[in-house]
Amino acid sequence: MSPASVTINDVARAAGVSKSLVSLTLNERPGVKEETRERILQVARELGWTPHPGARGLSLRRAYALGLVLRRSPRTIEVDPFFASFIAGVETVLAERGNVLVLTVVPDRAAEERAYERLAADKRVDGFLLTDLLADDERIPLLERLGSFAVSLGEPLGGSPFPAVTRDYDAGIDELVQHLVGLGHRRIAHVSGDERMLHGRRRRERFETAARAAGIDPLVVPTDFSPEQGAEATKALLDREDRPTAIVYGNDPMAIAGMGVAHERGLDLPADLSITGLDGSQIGSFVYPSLTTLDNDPAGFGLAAATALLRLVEDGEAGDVALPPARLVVRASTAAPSGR
Amino acid sequence: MSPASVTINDVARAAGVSKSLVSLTLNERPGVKEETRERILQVARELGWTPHPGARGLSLRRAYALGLVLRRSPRTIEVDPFFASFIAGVETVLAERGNVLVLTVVPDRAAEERAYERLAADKRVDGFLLTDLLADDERIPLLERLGSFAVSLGEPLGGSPFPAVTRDYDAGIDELVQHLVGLGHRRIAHVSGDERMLHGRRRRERFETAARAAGIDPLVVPTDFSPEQGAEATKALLDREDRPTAIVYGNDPMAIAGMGVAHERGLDLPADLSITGLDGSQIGSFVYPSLTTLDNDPAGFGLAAATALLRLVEDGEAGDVALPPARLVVRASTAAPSGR
DNA sequence: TTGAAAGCGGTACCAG
DNA sequence: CTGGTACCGCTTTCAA
Repeated sequence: MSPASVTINDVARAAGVSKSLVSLTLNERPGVKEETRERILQVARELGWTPHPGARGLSLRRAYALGLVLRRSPRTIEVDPFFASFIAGVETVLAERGNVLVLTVVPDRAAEERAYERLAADKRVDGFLLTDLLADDERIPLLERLGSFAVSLGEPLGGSPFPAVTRDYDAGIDELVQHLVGLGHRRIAHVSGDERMLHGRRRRERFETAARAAGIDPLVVPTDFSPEQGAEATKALLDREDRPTAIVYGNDPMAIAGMGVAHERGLDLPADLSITGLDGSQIGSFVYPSLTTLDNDPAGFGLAAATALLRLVEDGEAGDVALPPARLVVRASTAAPSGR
Repeated sequence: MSPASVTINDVARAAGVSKSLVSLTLNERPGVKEETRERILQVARELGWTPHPGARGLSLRRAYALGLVLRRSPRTIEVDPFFASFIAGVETVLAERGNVLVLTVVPDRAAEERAYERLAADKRVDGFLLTDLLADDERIPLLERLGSFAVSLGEPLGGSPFPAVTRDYDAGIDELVQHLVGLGHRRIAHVSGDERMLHGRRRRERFETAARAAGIDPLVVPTDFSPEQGAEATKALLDREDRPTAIVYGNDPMAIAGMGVAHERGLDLPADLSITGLDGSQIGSFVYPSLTTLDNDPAGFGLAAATALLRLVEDGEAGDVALPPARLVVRASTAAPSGR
């Protein structure tokens, strides 16, 4: 078994030509007589030959691989519904271009830095997909220094030489706040995510803006995006004199944890408390009451990011991509506040 | 920038030796004079040289990479809390051995097969991590045919030439059923997972055994592990005359969806209905009531599986590994049944 | 239009 | 111990 894998030489020999011609043919380069070309293709097919990306990469200085480094503390590691779909989206474009995804999950910043350095030094990947962008992300200068290519999800505040894939959440947040206000809410709180994370901060800012625009004084409790802190924040909010009648959570896992706290206190949801998430996870439609949130498109992000990165790597073309804006998804967790 | 990466030749030249010696030194092979060895090491350090795994692999016919192919239908793609931790566990062993993880997420069986074939044909990886094992998994013969190495999570029924990493859930399920029986439950249902999946079937069987041992007639509703079907199954169960007082769900996302249904019907949890999961996810402790379940150790699985696979690839040594058995985690979602 | 040969960055074998 | 050389599988001049 395991036929000692056929190489370009086998094909050349079987077709009675030099390997140069096989190479030229394979790469759809001109200068090969049509007849010869077809014979080579034919033989290659018969032999089931497919070029070895490793060997190819050695000549061309390419890895035919893209890198994704995920930093996840043990406490938030399993709560993120974004990545499976994101990676599936990445995969659709990589697969058809003979590329592959190298995934690394690290627990902390030190390990993260080492991961990027090693992957770059070993030329394991041709570029990086940058997710979970921080407001002033150190990975940008790091990757610049390493001479790597990259594409970021979101636009770093500090500026960046790399293309960004962006998606507007502002309009969605406006819609969300207006939805709550329209229902009659006046005391609306926001359990925000990690301030250092770009989307966490951005959403918090926009929430505040939208609230003020509606004549409401925004109440914000910062967290690290973990359900633990989401639950804590909820308790703190519900303990207040002027407890909010609606809470907007920075992500769905926190919203679910917040629901748990509310239920535990015997609140009737959504009458006593309206709750929303901000990133449209699947599980959100199965909790009770089902979660009002913004929609999200992880696969779209993956597809766009991988496409942009490959373009950058292969053609040197940078260029931002804007995804369709987030929209409000109204489900059952929001309603007019009961008299209280 | 991006110093045209230093190679073994640069090191050899700078150290005034041939590259053979550099190679021998690097690989800790004997036959290099201590003095020379140190000089080479010193120079390598100064130049920041690190061997190129690609080039190395070309000689040694190794990819220094392990493959993980995940099949996820769009409907269950984001609900699995297992993988982030699993991959983190894998990473801990790969990182320190200069290996890397190639991850592919595919939507269906055809794409899955293609993924394995391509990864193997292109020699992108040295072996595969097999998760989500089916009772009679076609990937086993496929990978045998491809002449690949692999390690499976769980033991395929059809037999397998590959090492398996196993974990006993039987005792935990017994414990769980006894826990419910001890609380006074007599009508206990199991919303089981995909019958074709090994752990789904195995758990269902053990549930039945344990129930019968307790003198209870087991009631089982099969699903595909998705929260949708978990919710459906719950509705069906709650509609019955002899509705169960406790439901054991095949995984935590379904349990959460089940809770949603129960809440929606105005049931008081856990008094009116006890609910349990079976795979100890983090989010389970933040729903209300917090979820009684079995513990799980995805990172332990990752570590063990990667270790076993590397042993197989590098030393040709196969050998099963047994992880510590699953234990019951009692939280707030189980209690004595109310009179009804 | 084609083939020979050098090179990508390593490893391994063989003389010396 | 050490250096020279062939080779891993593929791409790319350069002559013919």
